[in-house]
Amino acid sequence: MALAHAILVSLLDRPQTGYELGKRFDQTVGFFWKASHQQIYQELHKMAKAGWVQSETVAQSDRPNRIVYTLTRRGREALDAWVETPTEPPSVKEELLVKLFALGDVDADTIVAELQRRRAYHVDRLAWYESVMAEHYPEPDQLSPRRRGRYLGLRLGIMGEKTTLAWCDEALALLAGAPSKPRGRRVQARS
Amino acid sequence: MALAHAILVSLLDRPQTGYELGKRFDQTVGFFWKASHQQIYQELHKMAKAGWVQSETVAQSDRPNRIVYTLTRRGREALDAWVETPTEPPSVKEELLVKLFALGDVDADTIVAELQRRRAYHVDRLAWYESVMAEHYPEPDQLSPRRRGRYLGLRLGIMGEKTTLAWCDEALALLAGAPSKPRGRRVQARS
DNA sequence: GTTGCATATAAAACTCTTTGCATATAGAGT
DNA sequence: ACTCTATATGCAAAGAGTTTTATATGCAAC
Repeated sequence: MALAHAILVSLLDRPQTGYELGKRFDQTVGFFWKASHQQIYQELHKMAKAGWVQSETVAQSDRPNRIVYTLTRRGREALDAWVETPTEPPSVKEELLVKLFALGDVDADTIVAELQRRRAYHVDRLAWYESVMAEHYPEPDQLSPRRRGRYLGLRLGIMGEKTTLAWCDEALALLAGAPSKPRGRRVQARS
Repeated sequence: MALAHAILVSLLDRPQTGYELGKRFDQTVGFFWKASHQQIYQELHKMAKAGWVQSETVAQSDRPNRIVYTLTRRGREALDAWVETPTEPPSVKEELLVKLFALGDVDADTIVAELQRRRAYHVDRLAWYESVMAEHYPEPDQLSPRRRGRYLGLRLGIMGEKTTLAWCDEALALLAGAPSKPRGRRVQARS
């Protein structure tokens, strides 16, 4: 009930093939909703069956035919209806923090290494978001409504990455020099 | 392959019943890994079958028997092994941002209302995290390793909520006074 | 009386990930 | 030359994970 909607949103811009959607997802809506190609193909079939999109095959000789999907009126209505339904805050799944939670009982060095990897990841993301911002939103005043929404998405991305980065540094600082092997209270593990 | 590990982590502290795990999840590990009671019961069965936990039934007359789960050596090993495996960054699912992405084609008022609701939610979360912080971590220096991990989790929670809150304000400010009905370029919807 | 808490189970429905299959071209590496 | 890899394009099915919904019992509180 949600990947479908992300696809609808992407199709607002223009008709696209599953492949294009997949590519484009990685750079636009996909900032906020990850999906693999397979997932998208699957979902498109369902959406076609539901009448939300209409497909048109474009023959190609050199490679598999393209199947271009277009938003239908029904799809458009489904999108509007979805926008009206309340959005739940995303449910959290932060594996790294679960590991951190086990600190004291598990090896700290590993976790520190993870934190470093994670930090690097966020540095990348941040750089990526900032380059998009510089390229596409150099003057964030007077944006059209359409561009306003996307700008705000990017803003959250940038703000979030900066925060997470700051947190990584704090965490690494706090864990530096800490005893690396778990010590103290042992677990009572039964055989 | 991950809720199970969150449960293992919780069981490190002490043996617990499914019910207790569910309650406790909401306040501890559950900050970073949401799970319902049903999910936990289910998972406990699997974990018992895999030998990661051992169950012991405590008879009760007034209400259903309690089934207390204890971490086994095998479970402990599984936990250690999991800590060693690299953690992927969480995959993003931010429905609200997908909606924002559609701004310009869909009704803006609805989205503004959502943003306000979301803002209130984050105010709550922040207050909750800060009260836990004040109560349990008034002096964040010289924490034991165990408490260090949990402190850091809380820190991220607080920092994240503050950031999101700031973003909500920014977004609301930007969208205030904007035209509320979609206008401009219409979608080419086919019948 | 109804609601809430304590405690557990089960099945359906849905979503997501993984794996594997197909096919053709272009480019890089050895 | 030969092989490997990447890109472009799609399909299908199995498994893993999650959410939703329903069922069951007894007490306490409102």
